[in-house]
Amino acid sequence: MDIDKLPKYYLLKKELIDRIDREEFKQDEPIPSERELMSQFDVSRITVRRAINELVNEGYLYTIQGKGTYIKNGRYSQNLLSLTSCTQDIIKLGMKPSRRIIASGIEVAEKKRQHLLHLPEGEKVYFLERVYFADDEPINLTKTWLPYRLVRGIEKFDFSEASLYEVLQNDYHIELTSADRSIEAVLSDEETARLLGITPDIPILLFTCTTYGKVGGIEQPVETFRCHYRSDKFKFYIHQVSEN
Amino acid sequence: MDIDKLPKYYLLKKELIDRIDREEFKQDEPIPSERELMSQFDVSRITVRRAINELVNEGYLYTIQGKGTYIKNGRYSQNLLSLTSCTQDIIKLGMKPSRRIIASGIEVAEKKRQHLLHLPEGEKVYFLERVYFADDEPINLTKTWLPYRLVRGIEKFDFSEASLYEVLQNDYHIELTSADRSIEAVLSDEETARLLGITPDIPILLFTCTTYGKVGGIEQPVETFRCHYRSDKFKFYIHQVSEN
DNA sequence: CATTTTAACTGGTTATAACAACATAATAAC
DNA sequence: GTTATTATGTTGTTATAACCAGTTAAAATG
Repeated sequence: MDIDKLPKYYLLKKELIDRIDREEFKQDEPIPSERELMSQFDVSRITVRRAINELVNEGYLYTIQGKGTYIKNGRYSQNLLSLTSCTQDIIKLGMKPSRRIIASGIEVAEKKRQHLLHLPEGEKVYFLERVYFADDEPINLTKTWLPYRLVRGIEKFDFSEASLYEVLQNDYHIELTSADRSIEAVLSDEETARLLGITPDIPILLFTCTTYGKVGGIEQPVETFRCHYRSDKFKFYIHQVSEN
Repeated sequence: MDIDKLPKYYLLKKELIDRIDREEFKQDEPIPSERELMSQFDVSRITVRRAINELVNEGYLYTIQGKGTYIKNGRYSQNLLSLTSCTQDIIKLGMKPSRRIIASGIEVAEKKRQHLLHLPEGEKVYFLERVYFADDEPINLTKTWLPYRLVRGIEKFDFSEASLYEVLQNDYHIELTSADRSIEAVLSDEETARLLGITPDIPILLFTCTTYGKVGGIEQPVETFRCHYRSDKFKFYIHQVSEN
C-alpha cells in the first residue's frame, strides 16, 4: 500500500501550527515547555526540539533561554514568497485565483536558460507564459522555462486549469527543495502593462528565479522563471531569522 | 576573563564555511561524510548534523539521502538581504562602503512607528536618515527609527563613521534575531531621487522592515526602517529553502 | 552473460542521558 | 527588611546508541 509514514517531528510541527492557526495560543503567550510536550506526545526531547526549531525558523515561534517558547506575531508568519505556486499564495490571502495562458510550447534553450538550468547546447525547454489573477484582477505575468527532458509530454496539460507545481509533483515526481531569487524594480514594457491592465509608468517588481528540486533523488535545477509582479496592489512579506 | 566558550557545532560550521570560501571544496563536490567529520573533529554525530543542517538552511550545502552532502553554487550563498548592516553587504561585494547623514534626532513616535515598535503613545524614538554609497556611488536612502528607551544617549555617536548595528551590539548589548520585511517597487519622489543621484522616473525598491532583537534577554522589536534602494545598479539575491 | 542478492556505504529519525546556561521564586542569612 | 543562597523551573549543548531509508558496487546466483 506504500503508506508514507510521516516522521514524528513533522506531525508534532503540524499539530502546533494547527493550534497556532486556531489561536489556541495567542501572540507572545508561551507554548508548553519541551518536557511537557515530550510527555503529551510521548516522544523524546530531540523530536520536540526539532519541531520547535523548524517553527522558529519559519517565524511561528521565538524562544528565550531559561524562560520558554512563545508565539510570534501571526500576521507575517506565512511567507508570501512561497516556494509553491502563486495560486496557493492567492488562496492564502483569501482571494479567488485564476490564470490565463498567454503562450506555451517547446523551444531550444537560449544561452541564458542554458546556463541557469545547466543544459548542454541545443537542449530543448518547455516554456509557459501565464497571467495570474486574484479576484479577477491581474497581478502578475510569469514566463517559466523547464528542461524538456525532465517533463516529457507536459505540453498535453491544460495549465489554465492545472497547477504547474502539482503536475511536477504528482505526474513527474519532482520535489522542489530550494530556490535562488533576485528582485528588481523595473518599469513595464507596453506588452506587459497591457496584460497586467496597468499603465507603463507604474513600477513593477521583477522576480528572476531558479528553482531546484530532486529528480530521481538528484538535486538539480528544475525551472527558471521571470515574474513581473504588480506592486501597486500587492506587497511581499519576508520573514528572516538570524543565522547565529 | 569571561571568555565566551563557543559551541562545537558553531566552530565546525565556521570551519566548513572557511573551507568552502577557500574553495577547498568546489561546486557539486561532496564534503566528507557525517561519520568522517565525527572522527576528524572528535565530536558526536548530532553535532556534525547540526552544523551541516544550518549550512543547508543558509544555502551553502545540499544533501542527497544515501549519497552525500555537496557544495552548492557559491555565488549566491551570501544572502544579500542580510540582517546585519548594509555596509557589510557592500564589503562582501568587494566595494568600498561609505555613508552620509541626511538627518538625525529624537522625536515623538508617529502612529505608524508606535504600532511597529510596540510603543505607548507619546514615547520617543531616535531617528537616523542616511545615504549609503558603494565605491562612492549612492545606492540607498534609509530612514531608521529606534525606541529611545532602548538606546539612551545614542545621539552622541557619529553615524557617518560608526555602524549602527555595531553600536547596538557593542554599546547597548542588543542582539538582533529576526526581521520582517516587505518589498515594493515605487517611483522615487524628487527629494529621494536627488539624494540617490537618479531621475525620478527610475523605479526603486522600497524595503519596509522591522527588526527584532533580544534586549536583556527579552525578544522585542528594536528598529523599523524604510530603505529606498536603487535597483538599476544593484540586484538583490535571496536563497530560499523548502520547509519540508 | 545477465540477474539477483548481499554488504557496505550514505544521510534521516528517534530514544536516553547528562550537564551547562539562564530565569525566577522561595528560602536562609545577615 | 535587605541581601545571598538555594531549589526548581526553563532552553541549550553534546554524547552514545540504535534503527530506518536510500545508493552503490561487489558477490552470488541463475
